[in-house]
Amino acid sequence: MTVREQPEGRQQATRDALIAAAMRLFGGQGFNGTSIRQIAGEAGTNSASIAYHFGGKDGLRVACAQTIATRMSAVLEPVLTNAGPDPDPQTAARTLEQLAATMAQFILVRPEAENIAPFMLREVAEAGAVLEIMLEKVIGPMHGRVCQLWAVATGQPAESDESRLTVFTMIGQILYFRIGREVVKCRMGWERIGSAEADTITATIARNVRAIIAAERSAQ
Amino acid sequence: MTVREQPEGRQQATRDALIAAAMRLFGGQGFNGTSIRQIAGEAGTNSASIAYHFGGKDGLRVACAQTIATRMSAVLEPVLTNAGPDPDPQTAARTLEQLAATMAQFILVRPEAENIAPFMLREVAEAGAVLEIMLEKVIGPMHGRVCQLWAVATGQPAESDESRLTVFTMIGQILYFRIGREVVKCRMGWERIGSAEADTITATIARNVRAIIAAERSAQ
DNA sequence: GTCTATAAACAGATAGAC
DNA sequence: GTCTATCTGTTTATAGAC
Repeated sequence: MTVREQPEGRQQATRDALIAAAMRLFGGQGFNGTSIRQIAGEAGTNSASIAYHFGGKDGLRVACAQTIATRMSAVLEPVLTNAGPDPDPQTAARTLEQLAATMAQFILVRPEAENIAPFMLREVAEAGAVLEIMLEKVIGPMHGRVCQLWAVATGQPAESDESRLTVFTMIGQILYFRIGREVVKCRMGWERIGSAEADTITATIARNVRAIIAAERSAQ
Repeated sequence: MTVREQPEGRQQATRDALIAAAMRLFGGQGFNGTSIRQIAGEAGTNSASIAYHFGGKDGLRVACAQTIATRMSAVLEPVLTNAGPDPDPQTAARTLEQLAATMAQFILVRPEAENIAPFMLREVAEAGAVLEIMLEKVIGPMHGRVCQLWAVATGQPAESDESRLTVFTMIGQILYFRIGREVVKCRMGWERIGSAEADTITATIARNVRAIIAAERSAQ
């Protein structure tokens, strides 16, 4: 004898289903390559509900970005806080390696990243509303804190252009294996990039990070 | 009293104009985000000419890929042949640095790369007909030869998984500055990535390449 | 809130004039 | 070869029933 089944639970469930379906489809086919009918169909609702819940297709895009921003922070934050507030050079170096490994494993094998990674990469490549959200909520704060770690690990001055750029090269090394996944699979003769392949990649990146830190340190 | 103005020159000129416009628009807005009317408009012709010359929108996409494949080979080939047929470790290492610098400069500052870079990145990210063209004509042969250089420079066995993966990390370091250009500009406080900024980036990448090679060498 | 039905604009492809 | 005009299907957004 319940008056209503799920007074506001249903509303939230529809919203969540739409965001999940949109993230999957935007990631796989791009924003312009995906119709709101397709999204609504996969979410088990009607196309008009997108306008109702998010104001339109663009609103749904922004909602996807905010969801992703929250999830990415949740993955990376713990690794950063692990390092403690004022780490010594060795701890900083080890944290950087861990961070690279966590990021690589997340992007390459975690099933939830299967569609959010391409969505992110598409959106970050072009300057739009989503980029601003990502810069403010995830990329900006993360990059800043990683740079601090980098400076401690190498003994460079904090906030130097050099350490900032080097941190970007570290990120680039990781992301390429997702962006160029098809190329990598082809050239490596891999059927897929699973856990074993991701471990091999992670080891290579960790070795590079160690080499770059060691070279910077000895240059001081 | 010429019978025809430019018997086959006009036809070729229309084709070229369509490819140039398509590359610019596909790069900027994506394939699905660009209409054939828009392409034809920018090329100074009509929308029907795309079906006539390329069989349809997809044919134009493939034609763009082939044009880009030729241009990229033209940029990278000279650097590779400079190294000679059987280089010593030092020459190989120097060639790798040059190659990275050439690639970075091309991607970051050459105006012709302004639109072909995003086009390439979009297409390489998804497995389609364009990826196959790129793999066969550019990426495959290039990556193979760079891996050989890498093996010589580090003293590793040629065609090892390790050297192949490390070469990918080198490429990733370069590409990120194009993919994440907006992020880089924001975090570095740069108005744009011009010649001076590209030089700073190139120097950072070259330093990393040297560090990784040195570490691999001493590990032997 | 959720849905159906529809409006208004736009897509790519093509027929036929010149 | 180049163009205009049009065909057919699809897009997003929205009005209105329930």
